[in-house]
Amino acid sequence: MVADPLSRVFSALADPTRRDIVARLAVADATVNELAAPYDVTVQAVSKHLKVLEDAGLVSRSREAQRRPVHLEAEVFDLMTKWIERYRRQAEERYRRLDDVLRDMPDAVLPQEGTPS
Amino acid sequence: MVADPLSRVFSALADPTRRDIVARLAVADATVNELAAPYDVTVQAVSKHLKVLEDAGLVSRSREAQRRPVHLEAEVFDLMTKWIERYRRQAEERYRRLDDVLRDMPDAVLPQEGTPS
DNA sequence: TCCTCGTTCAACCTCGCGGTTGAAGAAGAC
DNA sequence: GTCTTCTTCAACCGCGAGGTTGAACGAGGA
Repeated sequence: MVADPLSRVFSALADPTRRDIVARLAVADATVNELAAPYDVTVQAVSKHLKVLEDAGLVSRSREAQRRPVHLEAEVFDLMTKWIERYRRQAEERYRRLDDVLRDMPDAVLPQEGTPS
Repeated sequence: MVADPLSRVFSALADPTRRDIVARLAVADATVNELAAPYDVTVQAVSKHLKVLEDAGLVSRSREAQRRPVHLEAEVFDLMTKWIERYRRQAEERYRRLDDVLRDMPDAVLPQEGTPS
């Protein structure tokens, strides 16, 4: 994947299995085998999912004997929340201004009660 | 797409062009032609992007003569932020508890200053 | 040393995504 | 009515994502 960081994070979390992995890693670190156990896919498939999460910066893998404990890196969430909040605020600001406009010219725009249509 | 709502929203925002469309719609509603103008892809491709955003619940399209003004629906953002905040809090809670553990047994775990390695 | 366990690499397959072109609908404008 | 504009539908293409199997690698344990 040669996409921008934001696309990588959104794309990584667009898969339900990967979101579930993130949810479980929020509770405790785990190895690939442990993570793969609940799903009916091969360990290799889960390893690929973890690579996607790692490329997105959502998890990190250390080394501990043969095991590679997977650890959740929650800081990257900020990237998304910042993006989301920015445009949500902007959209809400629009509504607020629209309300102002409607309040300033109620006769022209707002349907008046009792006005025959 | 027959995916769950959360996957649809994350997936919809995983594309930079679609994120840009959302950013522009946060400023003002726009028609398909207006939205397509800045990009060097066909109008049909942009129409497909809008369908993805619509299926995710991020935009709605009304009818106004031949035009179909596109409107941003910011409420769906909540789906994502709720999911993100939940696991971010959980992860931060883990760090907090880990700090407590380390504070309770500093000799066993924490590297002591001046301790020969 | 050899064996076993946990993990990843390599090759392959299928399917859906983002793009194209071309045609069809929908709703004014003439 | 016909024409024009805006938009979407249909068919197609290339490519990458998610899955598989099989083999290789890395690091203890016997």
